[in-house]
Amino acid sequence: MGNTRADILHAARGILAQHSLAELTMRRLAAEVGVAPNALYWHFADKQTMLAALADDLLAEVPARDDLPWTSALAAMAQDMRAALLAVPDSAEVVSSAWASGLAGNDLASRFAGIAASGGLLPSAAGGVATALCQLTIGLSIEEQTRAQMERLGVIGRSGRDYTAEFTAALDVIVDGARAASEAAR
Amino acid sequence: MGNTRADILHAARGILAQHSLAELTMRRLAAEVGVAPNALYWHFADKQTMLAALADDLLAEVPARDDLPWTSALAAMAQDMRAALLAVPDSAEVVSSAWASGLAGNDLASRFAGIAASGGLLPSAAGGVATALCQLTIGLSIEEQTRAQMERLGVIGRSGRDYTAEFTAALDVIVDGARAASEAAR
DNA sequence: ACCTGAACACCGTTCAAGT
DNA sequence: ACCTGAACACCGTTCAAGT
Repeated sequence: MGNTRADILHAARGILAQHSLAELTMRRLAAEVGVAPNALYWHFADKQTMLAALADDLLAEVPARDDLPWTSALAAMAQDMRAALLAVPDSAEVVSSAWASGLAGNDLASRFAGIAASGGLLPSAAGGVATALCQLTIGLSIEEQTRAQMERLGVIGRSGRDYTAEFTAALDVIVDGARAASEAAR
Repeated sequence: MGNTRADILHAARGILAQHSLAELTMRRLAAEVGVAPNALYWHFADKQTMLAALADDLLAEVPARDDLPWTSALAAMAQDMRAALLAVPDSAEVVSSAWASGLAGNDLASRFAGIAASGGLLPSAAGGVATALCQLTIGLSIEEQTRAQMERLGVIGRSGRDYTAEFTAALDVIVDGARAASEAAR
């Protein structure tokens, strides 16, 4: 009784941390909070809306990088975003769905775009940088976390992929592209 | 009776085309094929495996671009991949899950990497280009198709986003980055 | 080789009602 | 404002059995 939205989101994060997205059902979440399943619908319109709020929550911690030169700031913020996702199992999948549904705000993309614009990029190019960085980060994190989940369940063996190396290589390409666009716009 | 794997995948594609991923249930798929739900489990181990086969199917049509200069070939193949995804509603989501599960082969990433390598990139940089292109293309397509699905259901209005422009801008950044990496390696 | 009948253990969500 | 009881209309999957 007397639960708040934040309590529910905290419990949801806990289920991801200790189990998986597959186990994050409304019924289980309700049990964790100590409430009947339908009680959740007083706080959230539906599951999708709850997941969107969780997605906003998960990415709220990505810090600003205003101290760094703009290309370094782009790279650092992408690394921070990835770290925030990897800290909570299956969170990348949650964020992807939330962004796709349009129910979560995408603060992060505009922050990337702002940094790129500060490097002298035209708005469309700055937007392109932001899009490429966001999609790379969530997409690769989804692959990594899904794989980790399957390994955790013992349904499959180690992948042999080095996700960090793959991420860094792709990140470098995008940052190089941003630098090239900056020089072209000058 | 006497259904083949291909018949089932064809029916699955039809459900995506005429309805959505949400309606692509094993029960509905079975009904479409004219069979009891559990009959599908003779052909596929589980739903995930079936979706992985569907994902391979959906991307099998992306043509080669060996005739073009390498940077143009990268861009053209990314555009072709996007076109293949956009041709079937919700297919990007299917491909994303399938790649994440590791049950689908990812031919496309190696083809991108091969083209990049032909431009003189080191293996790690070529892999980075492939990763960035694949994640951009599926990630943005997921957003576009999910949005389209919600509009189709009338649950939400037009987005005002120009996904093609966003895609092109991000694609340009990545290709510029690939070119820069090529010059650096020379 | 390919399918059915029947069942198990779940889902998200709604509605009326309670305090 | 916040929650419960009971129900509805579904899911994916398994098992034994049929032809």
